[in-house]
Amino acid sequence: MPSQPGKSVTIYDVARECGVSISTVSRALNSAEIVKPATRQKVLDAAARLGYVANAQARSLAGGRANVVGLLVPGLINGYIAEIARGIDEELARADYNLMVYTTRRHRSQESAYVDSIVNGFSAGLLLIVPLVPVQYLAILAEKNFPYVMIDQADNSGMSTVVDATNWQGMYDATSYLIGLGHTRIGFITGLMDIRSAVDRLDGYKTALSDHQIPLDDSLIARGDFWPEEGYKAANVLLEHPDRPTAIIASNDLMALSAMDAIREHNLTIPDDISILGFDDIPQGRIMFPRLTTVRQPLEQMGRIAVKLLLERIEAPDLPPKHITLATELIQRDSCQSPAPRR
Amino acid sequence: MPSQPGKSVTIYDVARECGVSISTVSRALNSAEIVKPATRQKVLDAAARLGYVANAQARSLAGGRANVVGLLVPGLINGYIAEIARGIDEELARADYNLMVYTTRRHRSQESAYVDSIVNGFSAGLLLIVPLVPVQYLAILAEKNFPYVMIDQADNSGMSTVVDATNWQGMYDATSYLIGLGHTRIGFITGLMDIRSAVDRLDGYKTALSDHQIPLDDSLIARGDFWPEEGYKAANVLLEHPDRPTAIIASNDLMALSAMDAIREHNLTIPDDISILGFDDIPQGRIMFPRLTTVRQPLEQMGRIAVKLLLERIEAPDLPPKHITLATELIQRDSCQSPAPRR
DNA sequence: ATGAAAGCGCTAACAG
DNA sequence: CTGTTAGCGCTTTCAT
Repeated sequence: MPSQPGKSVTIYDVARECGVSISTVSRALNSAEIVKPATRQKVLDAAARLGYVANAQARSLAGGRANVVGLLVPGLINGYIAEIARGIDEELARADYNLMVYTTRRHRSQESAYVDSIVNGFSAGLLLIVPLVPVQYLAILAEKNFPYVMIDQADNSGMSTVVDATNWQGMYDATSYLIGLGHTRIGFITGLMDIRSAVDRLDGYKTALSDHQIPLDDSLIARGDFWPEEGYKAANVLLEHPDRPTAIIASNDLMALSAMDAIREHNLTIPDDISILGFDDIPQGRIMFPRLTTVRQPLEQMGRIAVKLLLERIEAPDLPPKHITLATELIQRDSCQSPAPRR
Repeated sequence: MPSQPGKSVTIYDVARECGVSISTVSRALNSAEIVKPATRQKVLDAAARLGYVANAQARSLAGGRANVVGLLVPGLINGYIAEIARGIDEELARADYNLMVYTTRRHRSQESAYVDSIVNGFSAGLLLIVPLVPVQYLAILAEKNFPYVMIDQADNSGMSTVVDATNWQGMYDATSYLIGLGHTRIGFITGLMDIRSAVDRLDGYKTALSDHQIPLDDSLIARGDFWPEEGYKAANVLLEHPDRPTAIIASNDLMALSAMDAIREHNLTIPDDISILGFDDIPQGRIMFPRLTTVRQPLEQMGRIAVKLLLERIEAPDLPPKHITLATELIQRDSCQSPAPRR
C-alpha cells in the first residue's frame, strides 16, 4: 500500500527513504538539471515506490508554480463556451495545468470581491470568456498585475491581452455571400451591442450591403443579445415585417437556432422560403435540420492560443499586451439558398 | 488602494490594523462565536477596509476547509454534462465552494496517478460523471477515505454514494408509450453495455415488450455507446433492416440526435415514416426539428443533490454510502406518432 | 477571550 | 552538487 488512510506521502518520506535531504528531493523533482543524475534517479525511484504526489497547495504557497488557471465564464451552458473550453483543456493538459471554473452568475452583488478572491486564490492566471467584463474586474486584475487573457472580446483600453476572430470580415463575407445568392432584403439580428464583437459584426453587415449598392433598411435590423430568447423575439419581429426579408443573419448560432424555431412556427421552410445564417459554428448547428450555414470561428483554437498566451504571461507577467486575431471562415451548409422569385 | 501590486493583504496586516493578534483575526473570520462580539466587529471592519481576502491555499494547508471540490468528466463537450454541471455550480455557489474541473481524456497512460493528484490536490471532495469508472479510481478514493459522489452511474460494489435516475422505469415507460401508439417493431440503440444504466435501460425496453406480448426480436437491437458516432452507425443498421422498425429508441439523446441525421439521409420523415425517442432531455432536443420526444432525467437536480451529498460527506467522511434515485419523466414532443399503416 | 508558538508541505536563498 | 534554514499565510493547540 503506497499510503495510509488520511496521511499522505511527503517529500520528507521520500528524503528519508533514499537518504538525502528534502531540498534535494525538491530539486530532483523540479529543477531537474541541478542535481546529479544518479541522485535524481534515486529520488525519482523512491518517490514512485512510495507513491508520492506533490501537494499543490504547499508548492504554490511556498512560491512555486501554481499549476492552476482559472476560467471565468457566464455559465457552462452553451456550446460556444464548451467549444472554447475544449481547446483550453487540451492545451492545459499539455502543460500539466489544472482548470478552476468560475461562473459570473455567482456573487452578483459583490462581484469585485469575487474577482479578488480568484486572484488571491489558487489560480496563477485567468482566462475570461465573459461577454461583458465589468471595468472593475480589469482594474483589480491590472492592479495586482495578475496575468489574464480575454477570449473573443476586445477591451477598449488596449491594456489587455486578447484572442479573438475577424468579426467584421466574417460578417462581411457572410452578407456578401447572401447577396451573391440574390438576396437583397437581408434581416439582421444583432448581438448585445455593448460588446465590441457585436458592433463589429453589425458593421461588417452594413458595409457589405453598401459595397453592393443595397440601401440600408433599419427596420431589417432587430436587436438581440446573443441569447436564444432574444434571438427568438428578434426573429419574430423580422418575420412579421410587412415586407419580410428573404434571409436572416443572426449574430451568433445560438440565436440562429432559435430563429429557426420562430421561422418554423410561421410555417415557413428553410431554406426555400427564407435563408438563415449564423455565426460561431457550434456543434449543434451541424446536427440541426437543415444544417446551419454559418461563419466559423475557430473556437477551439482560440482556447488553445489563449492558454499559450496566458502561460507565457504567467512566466513573464510584464509582457506587453498582445492581441491575436484569427480568421473566420464561411461554412456553407444547407440553410441558405437563392430567394424564391417574388410573387 | 486596498493593496500594492503583487503583495496582498494578510491576516498580519489586519491584525496590525486593529491591534489584535493574528489568531484573533483568524478566529473572528472563522469560528465566529469564540470571540468577543466587539473584537469580532473590529476585525471584520479592518478586514473590509484593507480589502483582505483569505488565501485559500494557506488556509487549506493549515488544515482549514479547502472550499474546492473537483468534478471529473470525460469532457466539457456535451449538453448532458453541461446540464448536470449547471446544477452543481449553483449548489456549490450557495455553499461558497469553487469548482475544479478534471477531464479524463488527460493522462491516459497514468490515470491512477491522475486521481492520486486530485486527491492530493486542492479538492476536498470529488464528483464523478464518468461513464466508466476504472476500479482503480475507486480503490484510491476508498483507500484515502476521500469523499466522492458518482452521478448517473451505479457502482456495483455498493461502496459508493451515487445519484442516479430510474433508468429501467424510464425506458419501460417510453417503450410502453410507443406500443400504445401502435408500434410493434421498435428498434433499440443501446448505450455502452459495460455501464449499468445502459443495461437497465435495455432491460426496461425488453420488459415493456414482453409485458405487452410483443416478441423480442434481437435484430432490432443495435449496439451503441452513448456517443453520436456509434449512434449514427447503429441507426443505419436499423434503417437498413429488411423489415425496418417503425420507431427507434436511443439510449440517450445524443445518439437520438445523430440517429435523426441517419434517418433523414435515408429520405425518411420524422415522425411520419419513423418515430424516434431519446433519453436525457438535453437542451438540444428542444431546438431540433421536429422536437425530440424523450425521457427526461432531472439532470440539473441530480447535480444539485450530488453536491449536497458530497458536502455532507466532506463534513463527515465516514457517513455510510447513500444511493439516491430520482424519477424520470416521459416528455412527449413531436418526434413520435402512430405508425403509418403497413402497405 | 486572547496571545504565542508550532507546524501544514514545499521552495528558495544561503552555506558548505 | 547537496544540506540547513527560513518562511509562504493560515489554523490550532497550549498557555495566559
